Amino acid sequence: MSDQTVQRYVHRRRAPTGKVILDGDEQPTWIGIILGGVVKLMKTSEDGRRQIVALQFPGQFVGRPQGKPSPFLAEAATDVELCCFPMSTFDTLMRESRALEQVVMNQTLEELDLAREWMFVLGRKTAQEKVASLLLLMAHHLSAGGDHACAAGAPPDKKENALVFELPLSRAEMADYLGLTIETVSRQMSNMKTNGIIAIKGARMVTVPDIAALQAWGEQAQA
Amino acid sequence: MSDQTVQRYVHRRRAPTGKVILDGDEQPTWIGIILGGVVKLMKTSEDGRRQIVALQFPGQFVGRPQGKPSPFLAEAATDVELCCFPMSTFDTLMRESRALEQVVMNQTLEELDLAREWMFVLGRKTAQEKVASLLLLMAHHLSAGGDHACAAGAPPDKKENALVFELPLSRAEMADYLGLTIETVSRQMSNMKTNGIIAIKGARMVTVPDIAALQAWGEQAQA
DNA sequence: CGGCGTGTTGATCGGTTTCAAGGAAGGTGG
DNA sequence: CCACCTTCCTTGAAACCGATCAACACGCCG
Repeated sequence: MSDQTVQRYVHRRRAPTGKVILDGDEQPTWIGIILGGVVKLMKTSEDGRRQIVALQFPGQFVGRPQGKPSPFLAEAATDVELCCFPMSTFDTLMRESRALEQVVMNQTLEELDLAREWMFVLGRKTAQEKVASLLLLMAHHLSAGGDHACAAGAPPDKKENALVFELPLSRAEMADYLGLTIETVSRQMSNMKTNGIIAIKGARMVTVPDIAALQAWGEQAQA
Repeated sequence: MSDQTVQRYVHRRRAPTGKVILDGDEQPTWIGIILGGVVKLMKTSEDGRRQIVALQFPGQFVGRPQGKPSPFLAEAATDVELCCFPMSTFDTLMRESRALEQVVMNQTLEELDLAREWMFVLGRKTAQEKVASLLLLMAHHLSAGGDHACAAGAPPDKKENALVFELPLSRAEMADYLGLTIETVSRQMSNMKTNGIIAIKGARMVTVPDIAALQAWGEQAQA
C-alpha cells in the first residue's frame, strides 16, 4: 500500500473534554493514535462505582487490532486530537509491516506492565502514597516528552529542578483512578501543600519544587 | 523449522509449590506454556507489602516474546508443569507462523483486559465482594476446562449444579491477590460459610451449592 | 507428645468514607 | 458590569470497614 493510498484513508479527529471516544460494547471500525491530550479508559458498575483503568498519552493507540472490542469506555480527559485509521486499513498495514506489528505488540506489553504496576498501587498503597504516585506519573508524562503543558511559566528560576504542570484530571477523576473518594484526594493534596511537597494554583496547576521529596513522600512517610 | 527440530529443543519442567519460576529482574532465556497447575505473578515492595497481579492457568504462556523482562516475579502457586522453548526457538517460530503470533497477541490482550478488570475489584469492591469475586474466578477456571481438581467427589448428587474445587491459594495468597489481610479473607470465608453460600472442608476444599447465590453475594448484599 | 505452620476468631484501633456545609471559579443573563 | 447559578473543590465531624494486635485451634510431622 503506497503512502498516498494510506493518506487517503487516514483522518483527524478532535474530541472535546468529556467526549466518549470509544464505547466498550460496540465493535469499533477504526483505530487511532493520540496526537495530543489525555484519554482515560474506565469501567463503571451498575450501581455507579467507577474505576479508571488506564490513562493514555500522545503516541499511544486507542482501540485494538482486529477490532476486538474491549469492555472499557474510552473518554477524553482533556481535549484530544486523534489520527484515525479505518480498521481494515490498519489490519492491512499490520500484515504488511512486521515493524508496525512489533510496535503494537510492544505497546500492548507495556500497557500490561503498567496495569499490573497500578494494581499494586490500588491494592497495597495508602491514600497518601496513592496521590503521590499519581502526581509522579503526571510529572513524568507531562514534563519529559509530552506535548502537554510543561513549564507553563518562565524558564526555571526558583529551584533548579522545579517542575510545573497542569493536571489533566479533575479531583473526581483522580479519585476514580486511585480507588479513593474525592474528599480523600483533596485532603491529601492539601496535606502535601501544607508540607511544602507541592504548591497548587487553582486546583489544577501543580508545582513540584523537589521531585525527590515527592518521591519520598510517596513511600511510607507520615506527616 | 521441522517438527523434529522443534521437539529437540523443547523440554518439560516441573516446579513444586512455592518455587520461583521466573525472576522479573533477569533476562529470561526461555518461554513456557503451563501444562498443569497455577502460577502467580507478583510484585513485592521493599517494606514487604505484596500484591499478586495475575494468576495463570494451563494453556497460558509464562515469560514473554523477545525476552523482554517484566518487573514481576513468577512463582508456582501449586505444583506446576511447564513446556519450555528456548527464547530463540520461540522467536523463530513466531516469525515463521502468523498463527502463533496471533495466539500470542490475543492472549496478551486478554491478560490486559483481565488485569484491568481486576483493577476494578481492587479499587472499588468491598472485602465481601472481593472474596466472592475470587471464588467465582476459581470456580470458572477449575471447573470448565481446567485439568485441575473439579468434582473431586462423586457425580453431582446433592444440588443439580453444585461445584466442588480445591483452592490453589493459601489464605495469604488470596489476601495478596485481593489487597486485603489474611484475617479479613478468613472472616469473609467464615461469613459465607455461615450464610450457606459455600461449604468448606479443611481450609482449601470449597463447595459452592449455588453459583448464582455466590454471584449475588458478590454484588453488594450484606449479611 | 510437642512444635511449627496455617487458619480462625475476638477486641480494639485508625484510616478512609460518608455526611454536611461552605468557598472559589466560570458562565449567563439582566 | 454585576448578581446569580452551577460546578468543582475544600474542610469539618462522625461513622464504619478493614487493619492490627492477640490468643487460640487444627493438622502435620518429627
